[in-house]
Amino acid sequence: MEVSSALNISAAEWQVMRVAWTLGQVSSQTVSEVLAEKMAWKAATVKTLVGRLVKKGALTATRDGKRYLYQPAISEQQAMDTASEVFINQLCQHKVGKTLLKMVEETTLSQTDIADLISTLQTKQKTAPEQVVCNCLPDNCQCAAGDGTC
Amino acid sequence: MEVSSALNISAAEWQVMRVAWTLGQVSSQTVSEVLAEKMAWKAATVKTLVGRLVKKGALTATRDGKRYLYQPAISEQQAMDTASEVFINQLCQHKVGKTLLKMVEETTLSQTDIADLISTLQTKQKTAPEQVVCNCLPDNCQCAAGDGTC
DNA sequence: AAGCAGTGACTACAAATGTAAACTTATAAA
DNA sequence: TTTATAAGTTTACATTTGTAGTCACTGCTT
Repeated sequence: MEVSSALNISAAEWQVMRVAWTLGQVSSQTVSEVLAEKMAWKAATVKTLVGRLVKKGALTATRDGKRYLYQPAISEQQAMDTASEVFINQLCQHKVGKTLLKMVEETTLSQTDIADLISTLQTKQKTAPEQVVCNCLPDNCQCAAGDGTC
Repeated sequence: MEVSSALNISAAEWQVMRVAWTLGQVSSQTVSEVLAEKMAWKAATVKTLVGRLVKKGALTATRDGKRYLYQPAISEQQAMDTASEVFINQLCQHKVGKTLLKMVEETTLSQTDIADLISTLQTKQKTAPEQVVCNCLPDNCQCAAGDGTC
Protein backbone atom coordinates (compact mmCIF):
# COMPACT_ATOMS: atom_id res chain seq x y z
CA MET A 1 0.00 0.00 0.00
CA GLU A 2 0.89 3.64 -0.11
CA VAL A 3 0.59 6.24 2.57
CA SER A 4 0.46 8.69 -0.27
CA SER A 5 -0.12 11.73 1.86
CA ALA A 6 0.20 13.32 -1.56
CA LEU A 7 0.42 16.78 -0.13
CA ASN A 8 0.66 18.32 -3.51
CA ILE A 9 2.98 21.23 -3.74
CA SER A 10 2.55 23.61 -6.65
CA ALA A 11 5.38 24.86 -8.83
CA ALA A 12 5.64 28.19 -7.09
CA GLU A 13 5.45 26.58 -3.69
CA TRP A 14 8.13 24.15 -4.72
CA GLN A 15 10.55 27.02 -5.09
CA VAL A 16 9.94 28.00 -1.52
CA MET A 17 10.36 24.44 -0.34
CA ARG A 18 13.69 24.15 -2.06
CA VAL A 19 15.01 27.04 -0.06
CA ALA A 20 13.63 25.55 3.13
CA TRP A 21 15.05 22.15 2.36
CA THR A 22 18.42 23.62 1.58
CA LEU A 23 18.69 25.90 4.56
CA GLY A 24 16.80 23.68 6.93
CA GLN A 25 15.08 26.57 8.60
CA VAL A 26 14.07 29.87 7.12
CA SER A 27 12.20 33.07 7.77
CA SER A 28 9.93 34.34 5.04
CA GLN A 29 12.38 37.15 4.59
CA THR A 30 15.20 34.74 3.91
CA VAL A 31 13.08 33.03 1.32
CA SER A 32 12.36 36.38 -0.28
CA GLU A 33 16.00 37.28 -0.42
CA VAL A 34 17.11 33.94 -1.75
CA LEU A 35 14.50 33.90 -4.46
CA ALA A 36 14.78 37.58 -5.24
CA GLU A 37 16.49 37.34 -8.59
CA LYS A 38 15.19 33.99 -9.67
CA MET A 39 11.55 34.72 -9.00
CA ALA A 40 11.25 38.44 -8.53
CA TRP A 41 8.36 37.94 -6.17
CA LYS A 42 7.05 40.65 -3.92
CA ALA A 43 7.46 39.87 -0.23
CA ALA A 44 3.72 39.45 -0.01
CA THR A 45 3.80 36.69 -2.56
CA VAL A 46 6.34 34.76 -0.59
CA LYS A 47 4.29 35.20 2.54
CA THR A 48 1.25 33.80 0.80
CA LEU A 49 3.19 30.84 -0.47
CA VAL A 50 4.72 30.16 2.91
CA GLY A 51 1.32 30.45 4.51
CA ARG A 52 -0.18 27.94 2.12
CA LEU A 53 2.68 25.54 2.68
CA VAL A 54 2.17 25.71 6.41
CA LYS A 55 -1.52 25.10 5.95
CA LYS A 56 -0.77 22.17 3.68
CA GLY A 57 1.54 20.74 6.26
CA ALA A 58 4.64 20.98 4.13
CA LEU A 59 6.26 23.49 6.46
CA THR A 60 6.23 23.78 10.21
CA ALA A 61 6.37 27.15 11.88
CA THR A 62 8.25 27.94 15.06
CA ARG A 63 8.00 31.30 16.72
CA ASP A 64 11.23 33.23 16.84
CA GLY A 65 10.76 36.64 18.37
CA LYS A 66 8.47 38.68 16.22
CA ARG A 67 8.63 36.28 13.35
CA TYR A 68 8.41 32.61 12.57
CA LEU A 69 11.04 30.26 11.37
CA TYR A 70 9.77 27.62 8.99
CA GLN A 71 11.17 24.18 8.60
CA PRO A 72 10.28 21.45 6.10
CA ALA A 73 7.80 18.93 7.43
CA ILE A 74 8.59 16.46 4.69
CA SER A 75 11.91 15.42 3.26
CA GLU A 76 12.99 16.72 -0.08
CA GLN A 77 13.82 13.28 -1.37
CA GLN A 78 10.42 12.00 -0.38
CA ALA A 79 8.73 14.93 -2.04
CA MET A 80 10.78 14.45 -5.18
CA ASP A 81 10.05 10.76 -5.27
CA THR A 82 6.35 11.37 -4.92
CA ALA A 83 6.47 13.99 -7.63
CA SER A 84 8.40 11.63 -9.86
CA GLU A 85 5.88 8.92 -9.34
CA VAL A 86 3.01 11.18 -10.23
CA PHE A 87 4.88 12.39 -13.25
CA ILE A 88 5.82 8.95 -14.52
CA ASN A 89 2.39 7.51 -13.92
CA GLN A 90 0.94 10.12 -16.14
CA LEU A 91 2.91 8.92 -19.13
CA CYS A 92 2.45 6.02 -21.47
CA GLN A 93 4.41 3.25 -19.81
CA HIS A 94 5.68 2.13 -23.15
CA LYS A 95 7.46 5.43 -23.60
CA VAL A 96 8.76 6.05 -20.13
CA GLY A 97 12.04 4.50 -21.06
CA LYS A 98 12.60 6.91 -23.90
CA THR A 99 11.73 9.79 -21.67
CA LEU A 100 14.02 8.65 -18.92
CA LEU A 101 16.73 8.40 -21.53
CA LYS A 102 16.07 11.96 -22.59
CA MET A 103 16.26 13.10 -19.00
CA VAL A 104 19.54 11.33 -18.49
CA GLU A 105 20.90 12.87 -21.65
CA GLU A 106 19.82 16.37 -20.74
CA THR A 107 20.86 16.33 -17.13
CA THR A 108 24.20 16.82 -15.52
CA LEU A 109 24.88 13.80 -13.35
CA SER A 110 27.72 13.12 -10.99
CA GLN A 111 30.05 10.16 -11.25
CA THR A 112 28.28 8.62 -8.30
CA ASP A 113 24.84 9.17 -9.77
CA ILE A 114 25.94 7.55 -12.99
CA ALA A 115 27.57 4.64 -11.28
CA ASP A 116 24.47 4.01 -9.21
CA LEU A 117 22.25 4.24 -12.23
CA ILE A 118 24.35 1.85 -14.27
CA SER A 119 24.48 -0.56 -11.41
CA THR A 120 20.76 -0.51 -10.91
CA LEU A 121 20.14 -0.83 -14.61
CA GLN A 122 22.41 -3.80 -14.90
CA THR A 123 20.50 -5.53 -12.18
CA LYS A 124 17.17 -4.71 -13.77
CA GLN A 125 18.49 -5.95 -17.05
CA LYS A 126 18.42 -9.50 -15.77
CA THR A 127 14.68 -9.55 -15.42
CA ALA A 128 13.56 -6.83 -17.77
CA PRO A 129 10.93 -7.68 -20.36
CA GLU A 130 11.58 -7.39 -24.06
CA GLN A 131 8.77 -4.87 -24.39
CA VAL A 132 6.82 -2.68 -22.03
CA VAL A 133 3.25 -2.66 -23.16
CA CYS A 134 1.47 0.60 -23.72
CA ASN A 135 -1.22 1.24 -21.16
CA CYS A 136 -2.90 4.16 -22.85
CA LEU A 137 -5.92 2.15 -23.81
CA PRO A 138 -7.92 -0.28 -21.70
CA ASP A 139 -7.22 -3.96 -22.25
CA ASN A 140 -6.50 -4.52 -25.92
CA CYS A 141 -4.35 -1.92 -27.53
CA GLN A 142 -5.87 -0.80 -30.79
CA CYS A 143 -2.92 1.19 -31.94
CA ALA A 144 -1.39 0.88 -35.35
CA ALA A 145 0.89 -2.02 -34.59
CA GLY A 146 -1.77 -3.65 -32.49
CA ASP A 147 0.90 -5.33 -30.44
CA GLY A 148 0.99 -3.03 -27.51
CA THR A 149 3.91 -1.09 -28.86
CA CYS A 150 1.69 1.87 -29.67
CA MET B 1 17.48 29.67 -27.15
CA GLU B 2 14.27 27.78 -26.82
CA VAL B 3 11.18 27.91 -28.91
CA SER B 4 9.45 26.70 -25.81
CA SER B 5 5.96 26.73 -27.23
CA ALA B 6 5.36 25.32 -23.77
CA LEU B 7 1.77 24.58 -24.54
CA ASN B 8 1.14 23.32 -21.10
CA ILE B 9 -1.20 20.41 -20.91
CA SER B 10 -2.87 19.70 -17.59
CA ALA B 11 -3.07 16.30 -15.98
CA ALA B 12 -6.64 15.68 -17.08
CA GLU B 13 -5.91 16.92 -20.56
CA TRP B 14 -2.89 14.68 -20.71
CA GLN B 15 -5.15 11.66 -20.40
CA VAL B 16 -7.03 12.77 -23.45
CA MET B 17 -3.83 13.38 -25.35
CA ARG B 18 -2.60 9.91 -24.59
CA VAL B 19 -5.62 8.44 -26.27
CA ALA B 20 -5.18 10.73 -29.24
CA TRP B 21 -1.50 9.93 -29.50
CA THR B 22 -2.16 6.24 -29.32
CA LEU B 23 -5.00 6.10 -31.79
CA GLY B 24 -3.75 8.88 -34.01
CA GLN B 25 -7.20 10.24 -34.61
CA VAL B 26 -10.16 10.18 -32.31
CA SER B 27 -13.69 11.41 -31.88
CA SER B 28 -14.68 12.74 -28.48
CA GLN B 29 -16.83 9.69 -28.11
CA THR B 30 -13.89 7.39 -28.62
CA VAL B 31 -11.99 9.25 -25.97
CA SER B 32 -14.94 8.89 -23.63
CA GLU B 33 -15.16 5.19 -24.22
CA VAL B 34 -11.47 4.60 -23.86
CA LEU B 35 -11.22 6.55 -20.64
CA ALA B 36 -14.52 5.32 -19.27
CA GLU B 37 -13.23 3.07 -16.55
CA LYS B 38 -9.98 4.82 -15.85
CA MET B 39 -11.44 8.29 -15.46
CA ALA B 40 -15.17 7.86 -15.12
CA TRP B 41 -15.73 11.19 -16.76
CA LYS B 42 -19.06 12.31 -18.08
CA ALA B 43 -19.14 12.84 -21.84
CA ALA B 44 -19.40 16.56 -21.22
CA THR B 45 -16.15 16.57 -19.34
CA VAL B 46 -14.31 14.93 -22.17
CA LYS B 47 -15.78 17.43 -24.60
CA THR B 48 -14.57 20.29 -22.46
CA LEU B 49 -11.12 18.83 -22.26
CA VAL B 50 -10.99 18.20 -25.98
CA GLY B 51 -12.19 21.72 -26.62
CA ARG B 52 -9.49 23.18 -24.45
CA LEU B 53 -6.85 21.09 -26.12
CA VAL B 54 -7.96 22.31 -29.52
CA LYS B 55 -7.87 25.87 -28.28
CA LYS B 56 -4.42 25.32 -26.86
CA GLY B 57 -3.28 23.94 -30.15
CA ALA B 58 -2.50 20.49 -28.84
CA LEU B 59 -5.18 18.89 -30.99
CA THR B 60 -6.35 19.63 -34.49
CA ALA B 61 -9.98 19.12 -35.47
CA THR B 62 -11.18 17.81 -38.79
CA ARG B 63 -14.84 17.68 -39.65
CA ASP B 64 -16.20 14.21 -40.21
CA GLY B 65 -19.90 14.28 -40.89
CA LYS B 66 -21.72 15.57 -37.87
CA ARG B 67 -18.70 15.30 -35.64
CA TYR B 68 -15.03 16.13 -35.55
CA LEU B 69 -12.05 13.88 -35.54
CA TYR B 70 -9.18 15.17 -33.47
CA GLN B 71 -5.55 14.49 -34.10
CA PRO B 72 -2.50 15.42 -32.04
CA ALA B 73 -0.82 18.59 -33.18
CA ILE B 74 2.32 17.80 -31.24
CA SER B 75 4.19 14.57 -30.88
CA GLU B 76 3.93 12.58 -27.73
CA GLN B 77 7.65 12.28 -27.37
CA GLN B 78 8.07 16.01 -27.73
CA ALA B 79 5.39 16.66 -25.17
CA MET B 80 6.94 14.17 -22.78
CA ASP B 81 10.36 15.65 -23.25
CA THR B 82 9.07 19.12 -22.55
CA ALA B 83 7.23 17.90 -19.50
CA SER B 84 10.35 16.12 -18.31
CA GLU B 85 12.38 19.23 -18.73
CA VAL B 86 9.95 21.30 -16.75
CA PHE B 87 9.84 18.65 -14.08
CA ILE B 88 13.59 18.26 -13.80
CA ASN B 89 14.24 21.98 -13.84
CA GLN B 90 12.03 22.35 -10.85
CA LEU B 91 14.23 20.15 -8.74
CA CYS B 92 17.49 20.75 -6.98
CA GLN B 93 20.07 19.83 -9.58
CA HIS B 94 22.15 18.21 -6.93
CA LYS B 95 19.43 15.69 -6.27
CA VAL B 96 18.20 15.00 -9.76
CA GLY B 97 20.47 12.00 -9.98
CA LYS B 98 18.93 10.39 -6.91
CA THR B 99 15.50 11.04 -8.26
CA LEU B 100 16.32 9.63 -11.65
CA LEU B 101 17.62 6.58 -9.88
CA LYS B 102 14.38 6.24 -8.01
CA MET B 103 12.45 6.50 -11.23
CA VAL B 104 14.58 3.86 -12.87
CA GLU B 105 14.10 1.60 -9.88
CA GLU B 106 10.36 2.05 -9.80
CA THR B 107 9.69 1.77 -13.50
CA THR B 108 9.41 -1.22 -15.74
CA LEU B 109 11.87 -0.78 -18.56
CA SER B 110 12.46 -2.89 -21.62
CA GLN B 111 15.74 -4.52 -22.52
CA THR B 112 16.21 -1.89 -25.20
CA ASP B 113 15.45 0.97 -22.86
CA ILE B 114 17.95 -0.35 -20.38
CA ALA B 115 20.61 -0.96 -22.97
CA ASP B 116 20.19 2.56 -24.33
CA LEU B 117 20.32 4.03 -20.86
CA ILE B 118 23.44 2.16 -19.91
CA SER B 119 25.08 3.11 -23.14
CA THR B 120 24.28 6.76 -22.70
CA LEU B 121 25.37 6.69 -19.10
CA GLN B 122 28.68 5.10 -19.95
CA THR B 123 29.34 7.85 -22.42
CA LYS B 124 28.38 10.55 -19.95
CA GLN B 125 30.58 8.91 -17.39
CA LYS B 126 33.64 10.01 -19.31
CA THR B 127 32.98 13.66 -18.76
CA ALA B 128 30.76 13.66 -15.71
CA PRO B 129 31.75 15.86 -12.78
CA GLU B 130 32.46 14.45 -9.37
CA GLN B 131 29.68 16.53 -7.88
CA VAL B 132 26.69 18.37 -9.24
CA VAL B 133 26.33 21.58 -7.31
CA CYS B 134 23.06 22.44 -5.70
CA ASN B 135 21.36 25.37 -7.36
CA CYS B 136 18.71 26.02 -4.79
CA LEU B 137 20.36 29.18 -3.59
CA PRO B 138 21.87 32.00 -5.59
CA ASP B 139 25.64 31.98 -5.95
CA ASN B 140 27.11 30.77 -2.66
CA CYS B 141 25.39 27.81 -1.14
CA GLN B 142 24.82 28.37 2.54
CA CYS B 143 23.72 24.89 3.33
CA ALA B 144 25.14 22.82 6.13
CA ALA B 145 28.13 21.48 4.27
CA GLY B 146 28.67 24.81 2.62
CA ASP B 147 30.26 23.11 -0.31
CA GLY B 148 27.36 23.06 -2.66
CA THR B 149 26.39 19.56 -1.73
CA CYS B 150 23.41 20.75 0.22
C1' DA C 1 -40.29 16.45 -44.42
C1' DA C 2 -40.09 15.72 -39.50
C1' DG C 3 -37.80 14.13 -35.71
C1' DC C 4 -34.40 11.93 -33.05
C1' DA C 5 -29.88 11.15 -31.40
C1' DG C 6 -25.30 12.30 -31.23
C1' DT C 7 -22.04 16.46 -31.30
C1' DG C 8 -20.05 20.64 -30.52
C1' DA C 9 -20.54 25.21 -28.24
C1' DC C 10 -21.63 27.84 -24.39
C1' DT C 11 -22.25 28.39 -19.58
C1' DA C 12 -21.31 27.18 -14.80
C1' DC C 13 -18.83 26.78 -10.78
C1' DA C 14 -15.81 25.45 -7.12
C1' DA C 15 -11.01 24.68 -6.02
C1' DA C 16 -6.25 25.51 -6.89
C1' DT C 17 -2.67 28.67 -8.32
C1' DG C 18 0.02 32.83 -9.11
C1' DT C 19 0.53 37.41 -7.49
C1' DA C 20 0.00 40.87 -4.43
C1' DA C 21 -2.19 44.81 -1.72
C1' DA C 22 -3.93 46.10 2.67
C1' DC C 23 -4.58 45.50 7.42
C1' DT C 24 -3.02 44.17 11.97
C1' DT C 25 0.02 43.03 15.44
C1' DA C 26 3.94 42.35 18.04
C1' DT C 27 8.56 43.50 18.98
C1' DA C 28 12.81 46.18 19.09
C1' DA C 29 14.54 50.61 19.27
C1' DA C 30 14.28 55.31 20.92
C1' DT D 1 6.32 54.11 26.95
C1' DT D 2 5.82 55.36 22.49
C1' DT D 3 6.65 54.30 17.88
C1' DA D 4 8.46 52.70 13.74
C1' DT D 5 8.64 48.37 11.37
C1' DA D 6 9.04 43.99 10.07
C1' DA D 7 5.93 39.81 10.24
C1' DG D 8 2.06 37.55 9.91
C1' DT D 9 -3.01 37.55 8.52
C1' DT D 10 -6.81 38.75 5.56
C1' DT D 11 -8.64 39.93 1.47
C1' DA D 12 -8.35 40.25 -3.58
C1' DC D 13 -8.48 38.84 -8.06
C1' DA D 14 -7.48 36.91 -12.57
C1' DT D 15 -6.32 32.21 -14.49
C1' DT D 16 -6.23 27.54 -14.80
C1' DT D 17 -8.11 23.21 -13.85
C1' DG D 18 -11.52 19.63 -12.89
C1' DT D 19 -16.21 18.44 -13.76
C1' DA D 20 -20.34 18.89 -15.84
C1' DG D 21 -25.10 20.78 -17.32
C1' DT D 22 -27.64 22.78 -21.11
C1' DC D 23 -28.65 24.41 -25.50
C1' DA D 24 -28.35 24.48 -30.31
C1' DC D 25 -27.29 22.21 -34.64
C1' DT D 26 -26.80 18.56 -38.04
C1' DG D 27 -27.11 14.55 -40.33
C1' DC D 28 -29.38 9.94 -40.43
C1' DT D 29 -33.76 7.64 -40.19
C1' DT D 30 -38.66 6.92 -41.01
